[in-house]
Amino acid sequence: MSGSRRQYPFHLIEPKWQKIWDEQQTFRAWNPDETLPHGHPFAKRHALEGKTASTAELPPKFYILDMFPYPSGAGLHVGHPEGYTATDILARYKRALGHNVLHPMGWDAFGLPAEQYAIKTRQHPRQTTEQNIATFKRQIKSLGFSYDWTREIDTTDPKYFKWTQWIFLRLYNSWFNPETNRAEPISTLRYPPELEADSSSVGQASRLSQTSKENSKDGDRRDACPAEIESARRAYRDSKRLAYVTEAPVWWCESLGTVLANEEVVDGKSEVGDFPVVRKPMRQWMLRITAYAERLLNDLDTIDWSHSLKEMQRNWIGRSEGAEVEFRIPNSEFRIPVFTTRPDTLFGATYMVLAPEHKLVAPQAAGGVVPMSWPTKSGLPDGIINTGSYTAPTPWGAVQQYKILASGKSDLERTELAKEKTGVFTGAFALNPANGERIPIWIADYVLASYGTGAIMAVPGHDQRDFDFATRFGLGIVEVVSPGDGPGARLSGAAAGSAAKIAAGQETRARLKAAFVDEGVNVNSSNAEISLNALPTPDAKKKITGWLESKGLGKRTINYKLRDWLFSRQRYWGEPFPIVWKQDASGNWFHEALPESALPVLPPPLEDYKPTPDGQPPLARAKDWVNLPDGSRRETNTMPQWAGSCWYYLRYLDAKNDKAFVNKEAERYWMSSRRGDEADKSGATNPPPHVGGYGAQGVDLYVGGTEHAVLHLLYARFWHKVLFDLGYVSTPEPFFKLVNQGLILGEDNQKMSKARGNVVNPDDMANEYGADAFRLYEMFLGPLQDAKPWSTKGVVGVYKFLGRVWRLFVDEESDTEFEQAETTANTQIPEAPKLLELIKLSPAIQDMQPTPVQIKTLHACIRKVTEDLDHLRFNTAISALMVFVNEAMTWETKPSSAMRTFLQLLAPFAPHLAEELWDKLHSAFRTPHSALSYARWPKFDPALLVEDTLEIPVQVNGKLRDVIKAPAEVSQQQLESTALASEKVKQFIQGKTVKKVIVVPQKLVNIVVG
RNA sequence: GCGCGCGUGGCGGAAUGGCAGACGCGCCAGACUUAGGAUCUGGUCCCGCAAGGGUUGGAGGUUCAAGUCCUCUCGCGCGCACCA
Repeated sequence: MSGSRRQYPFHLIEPKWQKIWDEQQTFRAWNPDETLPHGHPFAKRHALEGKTASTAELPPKFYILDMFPYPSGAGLHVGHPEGYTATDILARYKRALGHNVLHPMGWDAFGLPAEQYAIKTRQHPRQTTEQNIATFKRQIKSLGFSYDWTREIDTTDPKYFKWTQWIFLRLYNSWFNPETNRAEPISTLRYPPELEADSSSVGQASRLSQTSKENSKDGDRRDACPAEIESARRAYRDSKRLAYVTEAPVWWCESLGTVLANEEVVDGKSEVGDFPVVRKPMRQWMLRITAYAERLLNDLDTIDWSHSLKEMQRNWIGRSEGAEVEFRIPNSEFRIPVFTTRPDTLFGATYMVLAPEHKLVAPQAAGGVVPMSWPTKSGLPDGIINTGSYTAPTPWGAVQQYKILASGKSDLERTELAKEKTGVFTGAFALNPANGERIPIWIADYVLASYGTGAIMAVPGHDQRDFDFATRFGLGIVEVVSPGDGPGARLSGAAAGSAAKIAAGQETRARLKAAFVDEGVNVNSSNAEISLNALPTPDAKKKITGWLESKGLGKRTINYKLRDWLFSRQRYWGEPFPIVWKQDASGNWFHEALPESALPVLPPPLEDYKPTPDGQPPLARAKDWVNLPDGSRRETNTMPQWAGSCWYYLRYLDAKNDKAFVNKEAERYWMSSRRGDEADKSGATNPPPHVGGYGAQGVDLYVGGTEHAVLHLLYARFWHKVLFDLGYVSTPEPFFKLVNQGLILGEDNQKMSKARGNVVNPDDMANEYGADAFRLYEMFLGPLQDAKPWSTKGVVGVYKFLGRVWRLFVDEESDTEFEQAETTANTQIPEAPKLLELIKLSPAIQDMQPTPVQIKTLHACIRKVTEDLDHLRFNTAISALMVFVNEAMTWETKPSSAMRTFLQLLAPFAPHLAEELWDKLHSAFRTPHSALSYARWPKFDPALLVEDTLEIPVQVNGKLRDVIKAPAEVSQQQLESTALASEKVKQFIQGKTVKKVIVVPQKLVNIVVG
């Protein structure tokens, strides 16, 4: 403790009340059909003592949720308590309004740091995880948050992840039916005719397909099926599941002998050790989130999230409308589909580009498009001057070189750093479906394998990337869209006929620095069947797409940036998959779900948490665990950290249920809306809050950082929709209202970091100024959503405010006695409550009628605090409390009723101090009192706030000249004449004509003179 | 490059289109004190002795009236980034 004197004995008050809240389970939330004990303040408040309340009998719910933390070894930083304080204030406010408030906390405890620590120390990650949770819990509890700790969850607890695995099985056993646009059990899946078969169909499946509908309902009859068909059916079924297996490229680091996550790879090197990494295809589990792209996008319109957050999700989903167009290869059956948003520019496609990883980028002999030898000069189409640098004697040689180059680049290098485009000619050609021209096929890493079809038609005249590429490699550029200042305005003499166009294109290249990418009017776009010329871009798109469709060469398509979710990790400290692998008769491995009775699947104990030298995940080291007696093998991947956080908000509803992931009734009570409920009919008469809760769906308010704007929040919405489709939850969206708290920066306005040395430790703050002051300051700093710098001096400001509150209530003499007693008595905590009893209530507080001025001051404060809380404006609510205290300090005698109400307003912000003073106030007057946490929120009376004399500003030509006093009920005419009569005003209107007088009733007078 | 958000005293920040700067920090002066990094009182946007004038990044516009609405511009922050 530094030299400064303590403003008030928070060091005794805070632990005292935390203990009481703990012992009484004050903040326990009650599920439908739970029996409410006698004496619990919630039961008392709602007259439910000893009763078993049904959903209908319980007061309306309010579910207010924090993003649960990853309990790192570093402990809490000041960013955590920002959101937690905001939600705690609202939780307390909503309780006072009469809601049944669910406000839980838990631990997102699977994850990499614990595992890395385990690798270093050979200590089980469970140990570090438990230590870290203990630290976090102690710190969070010391701040006096009103969590219902009976619902605490830990994602690494087998009792929890049993249900994470269970939900995975729901995903595994479902498919997305495009006809119904929702997930359905895999048993509803229809097989293609050739796979619809029954036991009599040996070898003749297709002939019997007509009768199969009656005979075969689903895959359950497989034992009757011939092995071959069954395995084909299985393959089909497996390809439709929401959880499926595929080969996907991952970062492999040879030197570390492990797979790395994207964020562990920096500039093509491993973040740890700076070793090279390569993309390597590995067998991976995926979740079919793309099936939900449209719903995830559309349903954003139904939830109350910030504009910017919705925008981030929209960008991530990346919907774009366009067409898929097929390009044929001459003398070959191959058709290469491309996705384009500008089908109207098809006539201007002068070459094609495939991603280096594209399937058809293989030698012709191996089923690809790359020919054995380079085309002869005479084999090249007209106008191609340059086919790029031949870096190898054969096309495949060149392509291979380039593929290796590209695979070694990190995403960063492939995008940001690669200013100059690279690529090689494959020696192959395709036919432009619009004009039948032979166009060269290139590969280049500016085309991404993961977007669209992994191939593009290049229109250098109207796409900047294609333009850059064409310019570099001397490829043809043709104008097919004119800016609209007349067709062909940009190109002189561009005419039909390829030679002329290409000649014109070369001219263009010389003259233009950039492609024309905007919409315009088509030119040079016609063939024998169709002409787009003179059509504006939108019409041209429609016309060409229709034509392509009629010719079977393409169709209208919607494409998404969103990819399926790579769901497996080669890690130890995560949920094992409830999956085993088996071999069929012909020795092929297939996967199968474990039965629900096998859950939870626990990770095996290990000595070494590293992957195996041959790249198997760490779980593969546990041979006894992997190999089951029947010859099947367990899946050795684990789930990513996101898995546990995808549904934790549902587990809180019924955290201890070992029969189901959540009880249906509890789910319905806490997640559904009950329209029009007003928690406390006799409570606030104020306008309906914007803070959810009224007709809201799902969690009423969810507060957390923007760092989870896409991943967690998208994944959780996805899981929730699957559970909704399958009938396990009752709302389509999990989080109705979501608020991102802004970052708290260091005192130097920089992001807090150990390296900068500007980290503020919440423990230090709480020790020096108390939890209440710390909480108050976190909120007083500025609007919740804004980024704002920390200032320890600022903490002192609110700390002093709490000291003033203290002195407002207590008798100074007794306070001094207490301090002396405290220093002489060897203060050990058991004596603390007794010591606190030495402090008496201030004699200035009396049982008396408040004066009109006092009432007005109080009601102004009630109104401001209430309205600000409804809009999450904590900083201004606190300033309203300060205004009241500054005012009340000047009162010689203080009416106890007003002081009591003030404590209720203070309670959500500084609950410990408020409880202590509430207690003192009531015992001094020997009034019976209920727990402050459940005391009814005060109402303000608007009638009391009406001023009887108004101060009306008077402006002349918009400039303030005087302020006049007028009775509240003054008429507009009176106001006008009083204003005109003002001496000050007269000076400014003298010698001028009054043109107009604006009178805003109760507000202002503006005199316009000329 | 694209998208989103934000620019107000020395600082954090207040202001349903209606008195710009609430509240707090800091600073200045005073009171009580052996003392103050405690407490209390007063002051504190800029220019000016004053009357008055100026002021919400900058320039225009709408309006009786603009920090607030519109257009352009500059600066800062965040997100996405070769997405065809």
